[in-house]
Amino acid sequence: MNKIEPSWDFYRTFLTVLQEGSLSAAARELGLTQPTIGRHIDALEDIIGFQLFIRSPQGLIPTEAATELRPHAEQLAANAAALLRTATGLGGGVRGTVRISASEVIGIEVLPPMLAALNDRYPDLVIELSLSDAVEDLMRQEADIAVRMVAPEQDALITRRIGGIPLGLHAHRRYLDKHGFPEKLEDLLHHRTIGFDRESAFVRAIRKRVPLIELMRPSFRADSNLAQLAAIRAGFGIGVCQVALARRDPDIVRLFETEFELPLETFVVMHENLKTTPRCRASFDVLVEGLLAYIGKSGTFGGTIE
Amino acid sequence: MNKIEPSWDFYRTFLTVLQEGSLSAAARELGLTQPTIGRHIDALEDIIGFQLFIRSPQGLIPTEAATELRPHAEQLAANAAALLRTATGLGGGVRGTVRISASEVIGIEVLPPMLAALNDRYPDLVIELSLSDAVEDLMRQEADIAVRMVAPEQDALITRRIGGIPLGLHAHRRYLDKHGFPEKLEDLLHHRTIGFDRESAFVRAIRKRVPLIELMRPSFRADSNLAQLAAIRAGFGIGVCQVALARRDPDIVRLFETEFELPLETFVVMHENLKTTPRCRASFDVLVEGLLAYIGKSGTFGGTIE
DNA sequence: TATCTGATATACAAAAATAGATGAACAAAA
DNA sequence: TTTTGTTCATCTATTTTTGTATATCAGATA
Repeated sequence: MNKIEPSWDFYRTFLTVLQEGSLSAAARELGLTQPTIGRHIDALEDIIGFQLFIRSPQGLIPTEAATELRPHAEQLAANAAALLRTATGLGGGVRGTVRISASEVIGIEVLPPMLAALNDRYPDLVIELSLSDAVEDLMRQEADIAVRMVAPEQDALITRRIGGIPLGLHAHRRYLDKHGFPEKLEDLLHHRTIGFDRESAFVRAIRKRVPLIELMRPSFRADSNLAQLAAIRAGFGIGVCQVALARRDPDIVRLFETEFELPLETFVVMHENLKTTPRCRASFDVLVEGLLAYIGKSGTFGGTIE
Repeated sequence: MNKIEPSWDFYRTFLTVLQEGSLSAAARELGLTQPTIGRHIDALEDIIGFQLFIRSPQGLIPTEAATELRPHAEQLAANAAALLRTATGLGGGVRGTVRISASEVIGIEVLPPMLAALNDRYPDLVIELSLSDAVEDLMRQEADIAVRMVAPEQDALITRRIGGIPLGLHAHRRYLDKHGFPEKLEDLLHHRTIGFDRESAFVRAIRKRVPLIELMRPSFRADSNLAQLAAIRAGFGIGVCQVALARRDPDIVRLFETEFELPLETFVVMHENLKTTPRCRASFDVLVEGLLAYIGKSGTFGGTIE
């Protein structure tokens, strides 16, 4: 009981310094001045009794102590942001800020029209989109709603299964004109293909389904599905992407339609506590509706681009 | 972007006002003055645009808005405390504060000698004991380690199964002398018994094992296992408690030893992130060791009281 | 080498937050 | 009814925090 609890604001400046790398940058970020930030860090170091940063003319280098405290500070920031989001939604009706997390491809290629419709229906709603695949987001309150490709296991989360988004092998017509049309799956070995950079759970799943992939040596590697999609569109080579997205461009050709189709399981997930929050509830419902239409035959948001 | 983010300290005073029920009490709690607390609340209300409390000469009554924000503020406080605990543990070796959550009976009757041994072994360790059955504690960082009677499901938690703590029917000799010794299980219906106040998962589990319980009309009802144990010790009647605890008092008699024995599954649980933290790791190990000894035949901490 | 741009540290003035004192309103007890 | 002990609100003096300006240092560039 000898040491007083630090101001919670110190945690915020501490985190900002970690993120920005210098007192000056953190000051700019927070709308304060460099001496103030410096004093905050000094005070925090005094209270916890450990040096948090090594000062240098190039900036501040975090010590081991700072690294250990960092996750806590991040958590704190996420919670403060979540509180503020809840505050914006007060007062009844669908209003305020809702933060949605989705993978890059979903967030950029699939969600926008749904989000536009969501905002049309609820003009007081502000939508934040966070492109990330981390499932932990929801537990850490870094997002209100997530579109995920794996079923979450925590039972504090309510999950709506959408179904499988079909993935297929595709190439741009320009590429095929130049390099020829693969007749058999084996021909892929002699084509320029687009694949993943690092091994991931998803990649292993594909491998199990299609052993041939194992043998392929992609000429273009990227972990970003979005980058892979862009490569297909640019006529770089043959790659895997969502059938519905490929169909939007008449010059993209689907290959081996019968031999290769992979369903990408999709879920909309929300923390149970937010179930009754209007802004989250409404967004959740619109996302489910929109995604169902997207994978279904008919669909308000489906298929071709206007 | 028009509204500035509130000072995180405002959240702390907000929560304290919620907890204490008045500006003055919150001021005393935080070591500030009542006008300051009032200004914090005013400022917070201005920023979020909603009234948080209805002021009255009896104190502050939280509005619906305040109630909605409360869980977030509590979460924030838990995280700030967790950060501070981590800070106390910095610097290598087993030191700092570890917060352990356990049920009342375990925390009061079983753990103390283990915690004493823990502190003997690591004198720089400060131990906080939180008596609670809420499993969520660990996810919310309200505790570092928990002793639980149900296996947690989240896979972010590392769980060590201890085994079943045997429960049995017991009564004090004083009671039996006065009211007679029940010969058959059915005789229990004509005895003063000690039971639960409300239905709970644990109660339902017992019911399933011993249907007779269904018929019993306890003369003493309490949800607190500790109160039930105290009632047994006081000779109030016949109740269920841990065999090992009953054995400590030679005047407490076990009834229907062969007919009634219920194992109470026990687990020591910790968040995965804390696995490598010395203060948590060491405490976890000592708890596991101690509880294993407690339920086992041999045991450093087991059986009788000195 | 001189200079420019980034960084942190320090001294002092300005601004803001806080404490302290007082008043009014209400409830409970004498 | 009066007294006592709460509460919150308001005003002012004081303390604390912050901002400004400046010095200093390290590295990149001409």
